[in-house]
Amino acid sequence: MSQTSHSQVREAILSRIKDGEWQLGERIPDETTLADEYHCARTTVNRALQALAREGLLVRKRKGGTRVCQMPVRQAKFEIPIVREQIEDAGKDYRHRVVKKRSVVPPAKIRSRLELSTSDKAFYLETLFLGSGKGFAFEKRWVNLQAAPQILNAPLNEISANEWLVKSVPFSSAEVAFSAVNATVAVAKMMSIDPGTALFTVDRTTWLGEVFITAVQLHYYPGYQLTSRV
Amino acid sequence: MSQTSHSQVREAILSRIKDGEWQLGERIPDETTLADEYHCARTTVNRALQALAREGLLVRKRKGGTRVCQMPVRQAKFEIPIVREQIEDAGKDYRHRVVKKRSVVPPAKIRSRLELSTSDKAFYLETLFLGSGKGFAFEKRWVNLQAAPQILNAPLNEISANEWLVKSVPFSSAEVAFSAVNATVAVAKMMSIDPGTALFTVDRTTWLGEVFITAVQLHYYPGYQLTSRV
DNA sequence: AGTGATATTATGTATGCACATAAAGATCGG
DNA sequence: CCGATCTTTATGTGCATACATAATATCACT
Repeated sequence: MSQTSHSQVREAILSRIKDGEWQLGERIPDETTLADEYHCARTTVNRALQALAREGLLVRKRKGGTRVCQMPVRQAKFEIPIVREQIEDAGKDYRHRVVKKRSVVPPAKIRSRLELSTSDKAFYLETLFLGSGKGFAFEKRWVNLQAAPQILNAPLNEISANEWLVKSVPFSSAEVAFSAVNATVAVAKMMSIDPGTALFTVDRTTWLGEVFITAVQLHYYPGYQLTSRV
Repeated sequence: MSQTSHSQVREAILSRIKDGEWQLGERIPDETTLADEYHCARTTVNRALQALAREGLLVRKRKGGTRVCQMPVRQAKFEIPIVREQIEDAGKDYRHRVVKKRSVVPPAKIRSRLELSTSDKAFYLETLFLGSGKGFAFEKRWVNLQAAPQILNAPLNEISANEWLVKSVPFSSAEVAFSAVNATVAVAKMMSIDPGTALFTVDRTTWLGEVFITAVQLHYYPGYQLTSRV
Protein backbone atom coordinates (compact mmCIF):
# COMPACT_ATOMS: atom_id res chain seq x y z
CA MET A 1 0.00 0.00 0.00
CA SER A 2 2.97 2.31 0.25
CA GLN A 3 2.87 3.67 -3.26
CA THR A 4 4.56 6.78 -4.42
CA SER A 5 3.21 10.00 -3.09
CA HIS A 6 1.58 11.20 -6.26
CA SER A 7 -0.19 7.92 -6.83
CA GLN A 8 -1.34 7.95 -3.22
CA VAL A 9 -2.83 11.35 -3.75
CA ARG A 10 -4.36 10.11 -6.97
CA GLU A 11 -5.96 7.15 -5.17
CA ALA A 12 -7.17 9.33 -2.36
CA ILE A 13 -8.86 11.76 -4.69
CA LEU A 14 -10.22 8.93 -6.78
CA SER A 15 -11.98 7.41 -3.81
CA ARG A 16 -13.37 10.74 -2.77
CA ILE A 17 -14.89 10.94 -6.22
CA LYS A 18 -16.18 7.39 -6.08
CA ASP A 19 -17.61 7.92 -2.63
CA GLY A 20 -19.56 10.78 -4.03
CA GLU A 21 -17.98 13.37 -1.82
CA TRP A 22 -18.01 15.59 -4.87
CA GLN A 23 -20.98 15.49 -7.20
CA LEU A 24 -20.72 15.08 -10.94
CA GLY A 25 -19.65 18.37 -12.45
CA GLU A 26 -18.88 19.82 -9.06
CA ARG A 27 -15.75 21.83 -8.52
CA ILE A 28 -13.18 20.28 -6.25
CA PRO A 29 -10.72 22.18 -4.05
CA ASP A 30 -7.82 23.80 -5.81
CA GLU A 31 -4.32 22.41 -5.98
CA THR A 32 -2.82 24.43 -3.14
CA THR A 33 -5.63 23.47 -0.78
CA LEU A 34 -5.27 19.80 -1.62
CA ALA A 35 -1.50 20.02 -1.32
CA ASP A 36 -2.07 21.41 2.12
CA GLU A 37 -4.49 18.64 3.04
CA TYR A 38 -2.20 15.90 1.90
CA HIS A 39 0.93 17.56 3.20
CA CYS A 40 2.76 17.55 -0.07
CA ALA A 41 3.88 20.00 -2.72
CA ARG A 42 1.47 21.47 -5.19
CA THR A 43 3.51 19.81 -7.94
CA THR A 44 2.54 16.43 -6.55
CA VAL A 45 -1.15 17.23 -6.45
CA ASN A 46 -0.86 18.66 -9.94
CA ARG A 47 0.58 15.42 -11.17
CA ALA A 48 -2.19 13.38 -9.58
CA LEU A 49 -4.92 15.62 -10.95
CA GLN A 50 -3.42 15.66 -14.41
CA ALA A 51 -3.37 11.88 -14.39
CA LEU A 52 -7.03 11.72 -13.40
CA ALA A 53 -7.86 14.27 -16.06
CA ARG A 54 -6.07 12.16 -18.65
CA GLU A 55 -8.14 9.21 -17.58
CA GLY A 56 -11.25 11.23 -18.20
CA LEU A 57 -12.37 11.52 -14.59
CA LEU A 58 -11.69 15.17 -14.08
CA VAL A 59 -12.02 18.19 -16.27
CA ARG A 60 -9.62 21.03 -15.64
CA LYS A 61 -9.66 24.60 -16.80
CA ARG A 62 -7.36 27.43 -16.00
CA LYS A 63 -8.93 29.66 -13.48
CA GLY A 64 -12.12 27.65 -13.84
CA GLY A 65 -10.76 25.09 -11.45
CA THR A 66 -11.05 21.32 -11.52
CA ARG A 67 -14.38 19.55 -11.71
CA VAL A 68 -15.55 15.96 -11.64
CA CYS A 69 -16.28 14.91 -15.20
CA GLN A 70 -19.96 14.85 -16.07
CA MET A 71 -19.75 11.61 -17.98
CA PRO A 72 -17.12 9.22 -16.86
CA VAL A 73 -16.60 5.72 -18.23
CA ARG A 74 -16.72 6.86 -21.76
CA GLN A 75 -13.46 5.70 -23.14
CA ALA A 76 -12.23 2.17 -23.15
CA LYS A 77 -8.81 0.98 -24.07
CA PHE A 78 -8.43 -2.25 -25.94
CA GLU A 79 -5.39 -4.27 -26.62
CA ILE A 80 -5.12 -5.23 -30.24
CA PRO A 81 -3.15 -8.39 -29.80
CA ILE A 82 -1.00 -10.53 -31.95
CA VAL A 83 -3.21 -13.50 -32.70
CA ARG A 84 -0.56 -15.96 -31.56
CA GLU A 85 -0.31 -14.32 -28.17
CA GLN A 86 -4.04 -14.25 -27.90
CA ILE A 87 -4.25 -17.98 -28.48
CA GLU A 88 -1.37 -18.79 -26.20
CA ASP A 89 -2.71 -16.57 -23.45
CA ALA A 90 -5.86 -18.67 -23.57
CA GLY A 91 -3.68 -21.65 -22.77
CA LYS A 92 -4.12 -23.16 -26.20
CA ASP A 93 -1.66 -24.61 -28.60
CA TYR A 94 -0.97 -22.19 -31.42
CA ARG A 95 -0.83 -23.08 -35.08
CA HIS A 96 -1.53 -21.28 -38.30
CA ARG A 97 -1.91 -22.33 -41.89
CA VAL A 98 -1.36 -20.23 -44.96
CA VAL A 99 -4.34 -20.98 -47.15
CA LYS A 100 -3.70 -18.76 -50.12
CA LYS A 101 -0.75 -16.72 -51.22
CA ARG A 102 -0.29 -14.81 -54.44
CA SER A 103 0.79 -11.55 -56.02
CA VAL A 104 -2.00 -9.92 -57.99
CA VAL A 105 -3.46 -6.60 -58.94
CA PRO A 106 -6.03 -6.00 -56.22
CA PRO A 107 -9.69 -5.29 -57.02
CA ALA A 108 -10.70 -1.66 -57.34
CA LYS A 109 -12.28 -1.51 -53.93
CA ILE A 110 -9.09 -2.49 -52.19
CA ARG A 111 -6.94 -0.54 -54.61
CA SER A 112 -8.49 2.78 -53.77
CA ARG A 113 -8.28 2.11 -50.09
CA LEU A 114 -4.65 1.30 -50.48
CA GLU A 115 -3.87 4.17 -52.79
CA LEU A 116 -2.28 2.00 -55.45
CA SER A 117 -2.38 2.55 -59.20
CA THR A 118 -4.19 0.14 -61.52
CA SER A 119 -1.03 -1.68 -62.48
CA ASP A 120 0.52 -2.17 -59.08
CA LYS A 121 0.52 -5.68 -57.86
CA ALA A 122 0.00 -6.43 -54.23
CA PHE A 123 0.59 -9.49 -52.14
CA TYR A 124 -2.52 -11.33 -51.08
CA LEU A 125 -2.60 -13.78 -48.24
CA GLU A 126 -5.18 -15.84 -46.44
CA THR A 127 -4.31 -17.39 -43.12
CA LEU A 128 -6.23 -19.61 -40.79
CA PHE A 129 -5.35 -19.45 -37.10
CA LEU A 130 -5.91 -22.49 -34.92
CA GLY A 131 -6.01 -22.83 -31.16
CA SER A 132 -5.43 -26.41 -30.04
CA GLY A 133 -6.59 -27.61 -33.43
CA LYS A 134 -9.83 -25.64 -33.39
CA GLY A 135 -10.45 -22.64 -35.59
CA PHE A 136 -9.78 -19.34 -33.92
CA ALA A 137 -9.61 -16.69 -36.59
CA PHE A 138 -9.36 -16.25 -40.34
CA GLU A 139 -7.35 -13.48 -41.90
CA LYS A 140 -7.39 -11.92 -45.35
CA ARG A 141 -4.52 -9.59 -45.96
CA TRP A 142 -3.18 -7.30 -48.68
CA VAL A 143 0.41 -6.16 -48.48
CA ASN A 144 1.96 -3.33 -50.46
CA LEU A 145 4.95 -4.84 -52.19
CA GLN A 146 6.57 -1.46 -52.74
CA ALA A 147 6.65 -0.86 -49.03
CA ALA A 148 7.50 -4.32 -47.79
CA PRO A 149 8.97 -6.43 -50.62
CA GLN A 150 10.81 -8.61 -48.11
CA ILE A 151 7.54 -10.31 -47.31
CA LEU A 152 8.01 -12.45 -50.42
CA ASN A 153 10.97 -14.10 -48.73
CA ALA A 154 9.49 -14.28 -45.25
CA PRO A 155 9.01 -17.79 -43.83
CA LEU A 156 5.27 -17.34 -43.58
CA ASN A 157 4.66 -20.92 -42.61
CA GLU A 158 6.65 -20.50 -39.45
CA ILE A 159 5.77 -16.97 -38.48
CA SER A 160 2.44 -15.53 -39.52
CA ALA A 161 2.31 -12.37 -41.58
CA ASN A 162 0.43 -10.89 -38.67
CA GLU A 163 3.49 -11.23 -36.53
CA TRP A 164 6.14 -10.89 -39.20
CA LEU A 165 4.97 -7.45 -40.18
CA VAL A 166 4.87 -6.19 -36.64
CA LYS A 167 8.40 -7.31 -36.06
CA SER A 168 9.85 -6.25 -39.40
CA VAL A 169 8.25 -2.97 -40.21
CA PRO A 170 9.24 0.01 -38.15
CA PHE A 171 6.84 2.20 -36.30
CA SER A 172 3.57 2.74 -38.06
CA SER A 173 0.15 4.26 -37.66
CA ALA A 174 -3.04 2.34 -38.12
CA GLU A 175 -6.77 2.55 -38.40
CA VAL A 176 -8.82 -0.10 -36.69
CA ALA A 177 -12.49 -0.80 -37.19
CA PHE A 178 -14.67 -3.33 -35.43
CA SER A 179 -17.83 -4.63 -36.97
CA ALA A 180 -20.07 -7.64 -37.34
CA VAL A 181 -20.52 -9.40 -40.66
CA ASN A 182 -22.34 -12.45 -41.85
CA ALA A 183 -20.00 -15.16 -43.08
CA THR A 184 -19.99 -15.39 -46.85
CA VAL A 185 -20.21 -18.81 -48.44
CA ALA A 186 -16.52 -18.77 -49.28
CA VAL A 187 -15.42 -17.70 -45.83
CA ALA A 188 -17.79 -20.13 -44.16
CA LYS A 189 -16.35 -22.97 -46.16
CA MET A 190 -12.85 -21.94 -45.25
CA MET A 191 -13.71 -21.69 -41.58
CA SER A 192 -15.96 -24.76 -41.57
CA ILE A 193 -18.95 -22.93 -40.18
CA ASP A 194 -22.43 -22.21 -41.46
CA PRO A 195 -22.77 -19.44 -44.02
CA GLY A 196 -24.41 -16.41 -42.50
CA THR A 197 -22.91 -16.91 -39.05
CA ALA A 198 -22.21 -13.59 -37.37
CA LEU A 199 -18.48 -13.00 -37.20
CA PHE A 200 -16.74 -10.42 -35.09
CA THR A 201 -14.50 -8.69 -37.54
CA VAL A 202 -11.52 -6.40 -37.24
CA ASP A 203 -10.40 -4.33 -40.21
CA ARG A 204 -7.03 -2.80 -39.85
CA THR A 205 -5.08 -0.62 -42.26
CA THR A 206 -1.50 0.27 -41.52
CA TRP A 207 0.72 3.01 -42.85
CA LEU A 208 4.33 3.88 -42.45
CA GLY A 209 4.26 7.63 -42.57
CA GLU A 210 2.14 8.25 -45.66
CA VAL A 211 2.89 4.95 -47.32
CA PHE A 212 0.31 2.22 -47.12
CA ILE A 213 1.70 -1.05 -45.89
CA THR A 214 -1.04 -3.54 -45.28
CA ALA A 215 -4.76 -3.98 -44.89
CA VAL A 216 -6.21 -6.89 -43.00
CA GLN A 217 -9.62 -8.27 -42.39
CA LEU A 218 -9.68 -10.60 -39.46
CA HIS A 219 -12.75 -12.73 -38.77
CA TYR A 220 -12.91 -14.29 -35.34
CA TYR A 221 -14.73 -17.52 -34.76
CA PRO A 222 -18.25 -17.36 -33.34
CA GLY A 223 -18.37 -16.62 -29.65
CA TYR A 224 -15.35 -14.36 -29.63
CA GLN A 225 -15.60 -11.31 -27.41
CA LEU A 226 -13.30 -8.37 -27.03
CA THR A 227 -13.52 -7.10 -23.49
CA SER A 228 -12.24 -4.24 -21.43
CA ARG A 229 -12.69 -3.04 -17.90
CA VAL A 230 -13.02 0.64 -17.20
CA MET B 1 4.04 25.75 -33.73
CA SER B 2 5.45 27.14 -30.53
CA GLN B 3 4.26 24.41 -28.19
CA THR B 4 5.42 23.92 -24.68
CA SER B 5 8.91 22.68 -24.25
CA HIS B 6 8.07 19.19 -23.10
CA SER B 7 5.63 18.62 -25.91
CA GLN B 8 8.20 19.93 -28.37
CA VAL B 9 10.67 17.42 -27.05
CA ARG B 10 8.00 14.76 -27.24
CA GLU B 11 7.31 15.60 -30.89
CA ALA B 12 10.97 15.70 -31.73
CA ILE B 13 11.61 12.30 -30.26
CA LEU B 14 8.47 10.93 -31.82
CA SER B 15 9.60 11.88 -35.28
CA ARG B 16 13.03 10.46 -34.68
CA ILE B 17 11.30 7.18 -33.89
CA LYS B 18 9.02 7.40 -36.91
CA ASP B 19 11.92 8.28 -39.17
CA GLY B 20 13.55 5.11 -38.05
CA GLU B 21 16.56 6.80 -36.55
CA TRP B 22 16.26 4.26 -33.78
CA GLN B 23 15.31 0.70 -34.63
CA LEU B 24 12.58 -1.25 -32.92
CA GLY B 25 13.82 -2.36 -29.55
CA GLU B 26 16.89 -0.19 -29.81
CA ARG B 27 18.06 1.83 -26.88
CA ILE B 28 17.81 5.58 -27.22
CA PRO B 29 20.11 8.11 -25.54
CA ASP B 30 19.56 8.67 -21.86
CA GLU B 31 17.71 11.56 -20.34
CA THR B 32 20.68 13.71 -19.51
CA THR B 33 22.09 13.40 -23.02
CA LEU B 34 18.76 14.31 -24.58
CA ALA B 35 18.33 17.17 -22.14
CA ASP B 36 21.67 18.39 -23.34
CA GLU B 37 20.74 18.06 -26.99
CA TYR B 38 17.47 19.89 -26.60
CA HIS B 39 18.87 22.45 -24.19
CA CYS B 40 16.39 21.79 -21.48
CA ALA B 41 16.26 20.27 -18.04
CA ARG B 42 16.29 16.52 -17.51
CA THR B 43 12.87 16.86 -15.88
CA THR B 44 11.46 18.11 -19.14
CA VAL B 45 12.90 15.23 -21.12
CA ASN B 46 11.68 12.86 -18.44
CA ARG B 47 8.20 14.20 -18.85
CA ALA B 48 8.29 13.77 -22.62
CA LEU B 49 9.65 10.24 -22.39
CA GLN B 50 7.14 9.23 -19.76
CA ALA B 51 4.36 10.47 -21.99
CA LEU B 52 5.64 8.44 -24.92
CA ALA B 53 5.98 5.42 -22.67
CA ARG B 54 2.39 5.84 -21.54
CA GLU B 55 1.32 5.88 -25.15
CA GLY B 56 3.08 2.58 -25.66
CA LEU B 57 5.83 3.84 -27.94
CA LEU B 58 8.71 3.52 -25.56
CA VAL B 59 9.62 1.03 -22.92
CA ARG B 60 11.62 2.30 -20.00
CA LYS B 61 13.52 0.42 -17.38
CA ARG B 62 15.65 1.65 -14.57
CA LYS B 63 19.24 1.33 -15.47
CA GLY B 64 18.16 -0.54 -18.58
CA GLY B 65 17.51 2.72 -20.30
CA THR B 66 14.76 3.65 -22.70
CA ARG B 67 14.04 1.63 -25.82
CA VAL B 68 11.68 1.90 -28.73
CA CYS B 69 8.80 -0.47 -28.11
CA GLN B 70 8.99 -3.71 -30.05
CA MET B 71 5.32 -3.78 -30.86
CA PRO B 72 3.71 -0.45 -31.17
CA VAL B 73 0.12 0.14 -32.27
CA ARG B 74 -1.23 -2.43 -29.94
CA GLN B 75 -3.69 -0.52 -27.90
CA ALA B 76 -6.60 1.38 -29.25
CA LYS B 77 -8.78 3.74 -27.34
CA PHE B 78 -12.44 3.85 -28.13
CA GLU B 79 -15.02 6.30 -27.09
CA ILE B 80 -18.10 4.59 -25.73
CA PRO B 81 -20.60 7.23 -26.59
CA ILE B 82 -24.04 8.14 -25.48
CA VAL B 83 -26.22 6.88 -28.29
CA ARG B 84 -27.92 10.23 -28.67
CA GLU B 85 -24.62 12.02 -29.18
CA GLN B 86 -23.58 9.36 -31.61
CA ILE B 87 -26.66 9.94 -33.71
CA GLU B 88 -26.47 13.69 -33.48
CA ASP B 89 -22.79 13.70 -34.36
CA ALA B 90 -23.72 11.89 -37.55
CA GLY B 91 -25.93 14.88 -38.35
CA LYS B 92 -29.12 12.90 -37.87
CA ASP B 93 -32.26 13.70 -36.01
CA TYR B 94 -32.37 11.80 -32.73
CA ARG B 95 -35.38 9.95 -31.40
CA HIS B 96 -35.89 6.96 -29.17
CA ARG B 97 -38.85 4.83 -28.28
CA VAL B 98 -39.32 2.76 -25.17
CA VAL B 99 -40.60 -0.54 -26.44
CA LYS B 100 -40.95 -2.52 -23.24
CA LYS B 101 -40.79 -1.59 -19.60
CA ARG B 102 -41.46 -3.78 -16.60
CA SER B 103 -40.27 -4.87 -13.18
CA VAL B 104 -39.66 -8.61 -13.03
CA VAL B 105 -37.44 -11.22 -11.50
CA PRO B 106 -34.73 -11.65 -14.09
CA PRO B 107 -33.88 -15.03 -15.60
CA ALA B 108 -31.14 -17.03 -13.89
CA LYS B 109 -28.55 -16.15 -16.46
CA ILE B 110 -28.91 -12.44 -15.88
CA ARG B 111 -29.45 -12.89 -12.16
CA SER B 112 -26.10 -14.48 -11.55
CA ARG B 113 -24.34 -11.89 -13.63
CA LEU B 114 -26.00 -9.21 -11.61
CA GLU B 115 -25.49 -10.89 -8.28
CA LEU B 116 -29.13 -10.68 -7.28
CA SER B 117 -31.04 -13.20 -5.18
CA THR B 118 -33.90 -15.25 -6.64
CA SER B 119 -36.56 -12.97 -5.24
CA ASP B 120 -35.12 -9.62 -6.24
CA LYS B 121 -36.99 -7.87 -8.95
CA ALA B 122 -35.14 -5.84 -11.51
CA PHE B 123 -36.26 -3.24 -13.98
CA TYR B 124 -36.26 -4.37 -17.58
CA LEU B 125 -36.31 -2.00 -20.49
CA GLU B 126 -36.14 -2.23 -24.24
CA THR B 127 -35.40 0.88 -26.22
CA LEU B 128 -35.16 1.49 -29.92
CA PHE B 129 -32.93 4.34 -31.07
CA LEU B 130 -33.69 6.11 -34.32
CA GLY B 131 -31.56 8.41 -36.42
CA SER B 132 -33.67 10.54 -38.76
CA GLY B 133 -36.41 7.96 -38.54
CA LYS B 134 -34.21 5.02 -39.42
CA GLY B 135 -33.23 2.36 -36.93
CA PHE B 136 -29.85 2.94 -35.36
CA ALA B 137 -29.61 0.66 -32.36
CA PHE B 138 -31.68 -1.53 -30.10
CA GLU B 139 -31.04 -1.77 -26.41
CA LYS B 140 -32.05 -4.35 -23.82
CA ARG B 141 -31.33 -3.25 -20.30
CA TRP B 142 -31.61 -4.57 -16.77
CA VAL B 143 -31.44 -2.12 -13.90
CA ASN B 144 -30.92 -2.99 -10.25
CA LEU B 145 -33.81 -1.38 -8.42
CA GLN B 146 -32.01 -1.49 -5.09
CA ALA B 147 -29.24 0.65 -6.50
CA ALA B 148 -31.24 3.02 -8.64
CA PRO B 149 -34.91 3.00 -7.59
CA GLN B 150 -35.37 6.51 -8.95
CA ILE B 151 -35.42 5.07 -12.44
CA LEU B 152 -39.06 4.14 -11.91
CA ASN B 153 -39.88 7.83 -11.85
CA ALA B 154 -37.53 8.91 -14.57
CA PRO B 155 -39.11 10.43 -17.69
CA LEU B 156 -37.77 7.69 -19.92
CA ASN B 157 -39.71 8.85 -22.93
CA GLU B 158 -37.87 12.12 -22.95
CA ILE B 159 -34.45 11.04 -21.86
CA SER B 160 -33.27 7.51 -22.60
CA ALA B 161 -32.17 5.26 -19.77
CA ASN B 162 -28.83 5.21 -21.51
CA GLU B 163 -28.43 8.88 -20.82
CA TRP B 164 -30.43 9.14 -17.64
CA LEU B 165 -28.21 6.68 -15.83
CA VAL B 166 -25.04 8.39 -16.86
CA LYS B 167 -26.31 11.68 -15.58
CA SER B 168 -27.94 10.42 -12.40
CA VAL B 169 -25.64 7.79 -11.07
CA PRO B 170 -22.33 8.93 -9.69
CA PHE B 171 -19.01 7.64 -10.82
CA SER B 172 -18.98 3.98 -11.65
CA SER B 173 -16.83 1.23 -13.08
CA ALA B 174 -17.84 -0.87 -16.03
CA GLU B 175 -17.04 -3.86 -18.12
CA VAL B 176 -17.49 -3.59 -21.85
CA ALA B 177 -17.51 -6.41 -24.35
CA PHE B 178 -17.80 -6.25 -28.09
CA SER B 179 -19.05 -9.17 -30.11
CA ALA B 180 -21.03 -10.19 -33.15
CA VAL B 181 -24.33 -12.01 -32.86
CA ASN B 182 -26.97 -13.21 -35.28
CA ALA B 183 -30.25 -11.41 -34.81
CA THR B 184 -32.81 -13.61 -33.09
CA VAL B 185 -36.29 -13.74 -34.51
CA ALA B 186 -37.60 -11.51 -31.75
CA VAL B 187 -34.88 -8.93 -32.12
CA ALA B 188 -35.10 -8.99 -35.89
CA LYS B 189 -38.80 -8.29 -35.71
CA MET B 190 -38.23 -5.43 -33.34
CA MET B 191 -35.54 -3.95 -35.53
CA SER B 192 -37.32 -4.71 -38.80
CA ILE B 193 -34.45 -6.64 -40.25
CA ASP B 194 -33.94 -10.22 -41.37
CA PRO B 195 -33.42 -12.82 -38.67
CA GLY B 196 -29.83 -13.99 -38.64
CA THR B 197 -28.36 -10.66 -39.69
CA ALA B 198 -24.99 -10.10 -38.06
CA LEU B 199 -25.27 -7.38 -35.44
CA PHE B 200 -22.42 -5.54 -33.84
CA THR B 201 -23.17 -5.86 -30.17
CA VAL B 202 -21.93 -4.12 -27.07
CA ASP B 203 -22.51 -5.66 -23.67
CA ARG B 204 -21.88 -3.37 -20.80
CA THR B 205 -22.21 -4.00 -17.08
CA THR B 206 -21.87 -1.15 -14.65
CA TRP B 207 -21.17 -1.11 -10.95
CA LEU B 208 -21.07 1.56 -8.33
CA GLY B 209 -18.35 0.35 -6.06
CA GLU B 210 -19.34 -3.27 -5.51
CA VAL B 211 -23.00 -2.77 -6.22
CA PHE B 212 -24.34 -3.78 -9.58
CA ILE B 213 -26.31 -1.06 -11.27
CA THR B 214 -27.16 -2.00 -14.79
CA ALA B 215 -26.42 -4.41 -17.61
CA VAL B 216 -27.09 -3.50 -21.20
CA GLN B 217 -26.97 -5.27 -24.48
CA LEU B 218 -26.86 -2.87 -27.36
CA HIS B 219 -27.34 -4.13 -30.91
CA TYR B 220 -26.31 -1.73 -33.62
CA TYR B 221 -27.93 -1.79 -37.00
CA PRO B 222 -26.16 -3.62 -39.81
CA GLY B 223 -23.25 -1.73 -41.25
CA TYR B 224 -22.22 -0.08 -38.03
CA GLN B 225 -18.48 0.18 -37.42
CA LEU B 226 -16.57 1.27 -34.39
CA THR B 227 -13.34 2.87 -35.49
CA SER B 228 -10.21 4.23 -33.97
CA ARG B 229 -6.99 5.67 -35.28
CA VAL B 230 -3.77 4.77 -33.62
C1' DA C 1 -26.07 50.58 -17.16
C1' DG C 2 -22.58 49.36 -20.25
C1' DT C 3 -17.77 48.93 -21.34
C1' DG C 4 -13.16 48.40 -21.23
C1' DA C 5 -8.95 48.24 -18.44
C1' DT C 6 -7.01 45.81 -14.52
C1' DA C 7 -6.39 42.67 -10.70
C1' DT C 8 -6.92 38.16 -9.15
C1' DT C 9 -6.81 33.38 -9.31
C1' DA C 10 -6.16 28.43 -10.64
C1' DT C 11 -3.89 25.77 -13.49
C1' DG C 12 0.21 24.99 -16.69
C1' DT C 13 5.06 24.73 -17.36
C1' DA C 14 10.13 24.87 -16.58
C1' DT C 15 14.06 24.18 -13.75
C1' DG C 16 17.46 22.86 -10.09
C1' DC C 17 18.33 19.89 -6.69
C1' DA C 18 18.23 15.88 -3.74
C1' DC C 19 17.51 11.38 -2.92
C1' DA C 20 15.28 6.66 -4.01
C1' DT C 21 15.47 2.44 -6.50
C1' DA C 22 16.12 -1.16 -9.90
C1' DA C 23 19.18 -3.54 -12.43
C1' DA C 24 23.32 -4.24 -15.16
C1' DG C 25 28.08 -4.76 -14.60
C1' DA C 26 32.37 -5.23 -12.06
C1' DT C 27 34.81 -7.28 -8.46
C1' DC C 28 36.38 -10.58 -5.46
C1' DG C 29 36.57 -14.73 -2.49
C1' DG C 30 36.18 -19.45 -2.80
C1' DC D 1 34.53 -21.04 -12.88
C1' DC D 2 30.77 -19.78 -9.73
C1' DG D 3 28.20 -17.12 -6.99
C1' DA D 4 27.75 -13.29 -3.69
C1' DT D 5 28.60 -8.60 -3.00
C1' DC D 6 29.49 -3.94 -4.20
C1' DT D 7 29.44 -0.12 -7.62
C1' DT D 8 27.59 2.41 -11.08
C1' DT D 9 24.10 4.14 -13.79
C1' DA D 10 19.50 5.50 -15.72
C1' DT D 11 15.20 6.28 -14.46
C1' DG D 12 11.68 7.55 -10.74
C1' DT D 13 10.05 10.75 -7.42
C1' DG D 14 9.41 14.86 -4.39
C1' DC D 15 9.88 19.56 -3.50
C1' DA D 16 10.70 24.64 -3.78
C1' DT D 17 10.58 28.21 -6.81
C1' DA D 18 9.53 31.06 -10.59
C1' DC D 19 7.03 32.55 -14.19
C1' DA D 20 3.24 31.87 -17.99
C1' DT D 21 -1.49 31.94 -19.30
C1' DA D 22 -6.39 31.77 -19.45
C1' DA D 23 -10.40 33.18 -17.62
C1' DT D 24 -13.04 35.29 -14.28
C1' DA D 25 -14.04 39.13 -11.18
C1' DT D 26 -13.71 43.85 -10.14
C1' DC D 27 -13.76 48.47 -10.69
C1' DA D 28 -13.51 52.94 -12.71
C1' DC D 29 -15.21 55.77 -16.12
C1' DT D 30 -18.28 57.39 -19.58
